[in-house]
Amino acid sequence: MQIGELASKCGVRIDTVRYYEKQKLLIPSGRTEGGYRIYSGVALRELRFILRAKSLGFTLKEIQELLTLKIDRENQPCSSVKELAETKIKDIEEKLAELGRIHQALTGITEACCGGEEPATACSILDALDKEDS
Amino acid sequence: MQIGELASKCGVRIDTVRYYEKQKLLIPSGRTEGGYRIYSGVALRELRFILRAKSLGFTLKEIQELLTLKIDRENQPCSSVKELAETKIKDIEEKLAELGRIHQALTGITEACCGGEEPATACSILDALDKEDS
DNA sequence: CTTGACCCTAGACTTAACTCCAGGGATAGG
DNA sequence: CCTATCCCTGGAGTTAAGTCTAGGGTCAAG
Ligand SMILES: [Zn+2]
Ligand SMILES: [Zn+2]
Ligand SMILES: [Zn+2]
Ligand SMILES: [Zn+2]
Repeated sequence: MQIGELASKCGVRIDTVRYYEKQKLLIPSGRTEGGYRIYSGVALRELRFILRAKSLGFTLKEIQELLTLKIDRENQPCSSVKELAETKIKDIEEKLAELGRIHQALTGITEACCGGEEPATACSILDALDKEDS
Repeated sequence: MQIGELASKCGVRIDTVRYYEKQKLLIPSGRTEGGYRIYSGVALRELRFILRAKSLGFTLKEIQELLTLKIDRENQPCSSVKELAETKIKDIEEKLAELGRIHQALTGITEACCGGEEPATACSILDALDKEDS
């Protein structure tokens, strides 16, 4: 399989595949005489692994660690894998908490705004952003 | 007030203040003979406005729009302000939903992992990322 | 007058994850 | 042989919001 087929099977661009290679995430099984990259079914599986991990919020750097563990599964403990996952979960929970805080604050000041066509001289949103305290 | 005082009063770096100026968010009231920027209390207030808007998730570009509305409050309708806020709220809600989805998926596959010291040959996390379907 | 703290500019660098480009080579079909 | 479609490399550009650097000027105190 050439790079174009691999990419289209996974719904990514060719450049992305080459980029993953540069990041040492996905090495082609070989090259043709002319220098074309060739990929096996293993590579296809690995690319899907990468994309699934990405969709769960892992960065490419973290995916590298996951792949390292996966390749050597027999000698790596579950605890290492779980640690990566739990760290990521904590990241996500922090982001959720922060976003929730922002959401609450913003809906609070927005609900108080009439949203009408009269001048915004007493707009609750502008007032909240411009207030003296904080 | 010079730039250093303004910056430290707001807890930002001098470079940040100059960056905001380059983005047309915060123009100094004037310059000394030697070329030093001078800021008034109005600028201080405006910088705080910018920082508050930022803490609510607005980008600098959006803050520019907010400032434009604020400067001309008398002639701008509440509806314009509220629209900006509501768009931002929708953004945040989308991010919350996406993060929630990820969180759920990730906690699901993570809970099933024993996290022990035995080899990860049957680790639920690696399996979930490597599964055939999806 | 010298020192130290402050300030100036233009422009390069940072992060993450691509994306695009120029300028070419490979390969298959007709 | 010609053409279309694929592929190659190295390097530059993208986004957001700064951050840093080099090389210099300003200002107040002592
Ligand atoms: Zn109103
Ligand atoms: Zn309003
Ligand atoms: Zn286990
Ligand atoms: Zn496990």
